[in-house]
Amino acid sequence: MTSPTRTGTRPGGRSARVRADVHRAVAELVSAQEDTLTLPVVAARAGVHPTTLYRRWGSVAELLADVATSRFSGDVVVPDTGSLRADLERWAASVATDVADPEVLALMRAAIGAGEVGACACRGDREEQLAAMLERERVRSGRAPTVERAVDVLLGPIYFRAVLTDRPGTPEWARGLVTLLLPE
Amino acid sequence: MTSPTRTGTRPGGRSARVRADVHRAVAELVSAQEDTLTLPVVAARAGVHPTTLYRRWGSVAELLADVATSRFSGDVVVPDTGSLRADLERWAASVATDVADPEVLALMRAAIGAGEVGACACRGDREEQLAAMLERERVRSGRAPTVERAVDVLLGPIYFRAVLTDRPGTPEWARGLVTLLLPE
DNA sequence: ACGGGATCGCAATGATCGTTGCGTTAGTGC
DNA sequence: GCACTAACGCAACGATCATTGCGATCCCGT
Repeated sequence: MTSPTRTGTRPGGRSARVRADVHRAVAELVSAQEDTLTLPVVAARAGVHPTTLYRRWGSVAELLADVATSRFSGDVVVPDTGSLRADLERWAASVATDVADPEVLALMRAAIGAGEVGACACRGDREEQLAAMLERERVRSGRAPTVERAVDVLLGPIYFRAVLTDRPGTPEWARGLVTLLLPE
Repeated sequence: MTSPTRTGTRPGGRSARVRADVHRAVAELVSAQEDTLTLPVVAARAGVHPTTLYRRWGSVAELLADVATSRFSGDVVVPDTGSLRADLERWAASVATDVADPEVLALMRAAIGAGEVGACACRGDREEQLAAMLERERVRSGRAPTVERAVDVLLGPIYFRAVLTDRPGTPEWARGLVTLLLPE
């Protein structure tokens, strides 16, 4: 009746544990290059009954989208050094390092293969993080690149190399991208 | 014993027709957002017996990689207007238009989900096309950006928006990327 | 034309998947 | 603590998948 409860949804306790186990199982199986990623397989790995997965997620695509969402919307601390360039360099290097991890990369590829929802989930909060840093600079100096430009120049190449290449970019390379956005 | 024949591989006639039918079936099913992409389903759509697919491709992942390879390594005419900027603008707009097509996009996402081989196949010959245009400019004026830079600035954002976003870039936007590579 | 061998169709089989009805467990608010 | 009910486990089922042996087809070089 009031607000928080509604019609008993139940996010804690065993449900949360099952959810965590399933997510971990997906991550493990996906990074192991298993070509047979099905709900029963995930269930067996997670020590959960397959029926649970069918009821909670319905399909592999939705499960992958959910896993990707909760993996990439982690609470990342946005750098705040006082200098936009330094912030962006640190942030870009951090993103490049993250997506270069084989396990993360495998999850991204799988989520992308699951459809548009899963694909978009791989960006996580990164555009908003970028927007936050740029907004701070705008308050500070009155001038800053648009978020759109920053996404194109930083996120574009980093994700491209990771996802569509067999050689993901290094953190140092990612730092160098900032020069394209902020001519010295 | 000479060279071209080796041990009777057989690329023409019915084999070629079956291959074409299967490729078309995959493209149709993938663009139809079918979440159940299995070899029997593809076989039924292509009017071919499932056994054939199991023997020739073995798995959905390998089939998708093959389809992506032959789809994205098409013979594209590289623009040659005499001006690097014009060449790149035309080429970037063309690439952006291609990857914005829902059918192409669906195939890319599926191929990416199939693993690294399929993911890399989605780039096709585009890096080499870029290299060709840049090399021409280098011969012409002695100076040109590196292929690496051009890939980062052009291919990166175009693919990023298409694959990891629900709003692929427009051709006009893609033309604008050239300014980042070639300051006016 | 013609023979060899690669490729395909067919059929049968075991394994796995996806779904559903029902009973049990265990969060959640009182 | 107690009742309510969401969430899970269990078992059975039909459907589909993946594999294999065998015979027919037809591409390809001679």
